[in-house]
Amino acid sequence: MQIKSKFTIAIHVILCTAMYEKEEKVTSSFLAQRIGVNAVIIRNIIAKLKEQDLIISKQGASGIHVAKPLESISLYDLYCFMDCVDQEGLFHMHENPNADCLIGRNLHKGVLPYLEKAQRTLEDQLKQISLAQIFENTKALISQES
Amino acid sequence: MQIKSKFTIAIHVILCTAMYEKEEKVTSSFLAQRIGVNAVIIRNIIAKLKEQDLIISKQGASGIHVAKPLESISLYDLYCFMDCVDQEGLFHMHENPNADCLIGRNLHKGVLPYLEKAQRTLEDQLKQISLAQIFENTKALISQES
DNA sequence: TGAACTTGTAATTTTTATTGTTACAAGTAT
DNA sequence: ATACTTGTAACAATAAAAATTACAAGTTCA
Repeated sequence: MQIKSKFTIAIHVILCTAMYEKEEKVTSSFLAQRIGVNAVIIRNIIAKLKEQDLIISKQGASGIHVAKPLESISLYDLYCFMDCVDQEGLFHMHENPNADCLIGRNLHKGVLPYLEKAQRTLEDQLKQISLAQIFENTKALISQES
Repeated sequence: MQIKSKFTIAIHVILCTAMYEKEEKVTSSFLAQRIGVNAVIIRNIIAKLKEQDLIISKQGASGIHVAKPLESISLYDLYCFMDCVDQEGLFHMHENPNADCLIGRNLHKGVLPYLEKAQRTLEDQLKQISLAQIFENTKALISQES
């Protein structure tokens, strides 16, 4: 099991846009070509980022832009906007335990708080990390390239 | 995306066995009926738990038993034994970024440490929780049933 | 011994989620 | 008005999870 790649693609979309929007016209096919996925996937991701006002893009007019400072965008934001985790929670609880069984009818309630807490620690961690950090970190790697 | 239900089923298998092994013959169909999944699923889970010496069960002979104290089994153990997360990590990184792009060839290395850390906090949290705790907690809920 | 049960496991199917593709209407720019 | 773009819908392909069927092989006990 893995968290879907739309999440890391969204990071890539925003950082690649931030990197090149000054010099070039950033289009969905420009991004698709660099990120290595289909342009429609990019456009769908951009649609979700637009809903959250992270990206500016207009039908017909080429030129995608980042609409918010990278400091203000956390990995958790993208994780949410890309719907990385099911409504029911990160952990899938088998849904038909036998109600005639003592354990069956109480276990879910018994473990759920622990699982929710674990999920929360993951998410809190993602909240700590901004795209600005990732961007700086990545640019540092770029400048280290010999 | 959700972590597969084999994880919570494994919890259920062990606790249900712990609850009833003294009074009744616990078989895979007994467990299947209570947990609400197919008996073959249960047997596959038991096979993995056996590999780790958490469960005793013998071909032909009915009677499944827990082989280790519940205090010594953490949720993280089950999460590992059930192979909940891909070898590549919890977060799926899109795998074909364009190597001709500055961001493309550095972003993965740039984000990975952060994503790994987030995954680690989740797993550390699961390490804190033993089946004994879940068992006690669930039994408390049982005794609260009016 | 043999009938009735069990486990272990392979093979297959179903289901669901993710990813990729095709197609095209509709907007923009020059 | 031509050549580009975005936004979406519809569909196909892939992959992972869960369920099912089938059966060999072991155990138990009358």
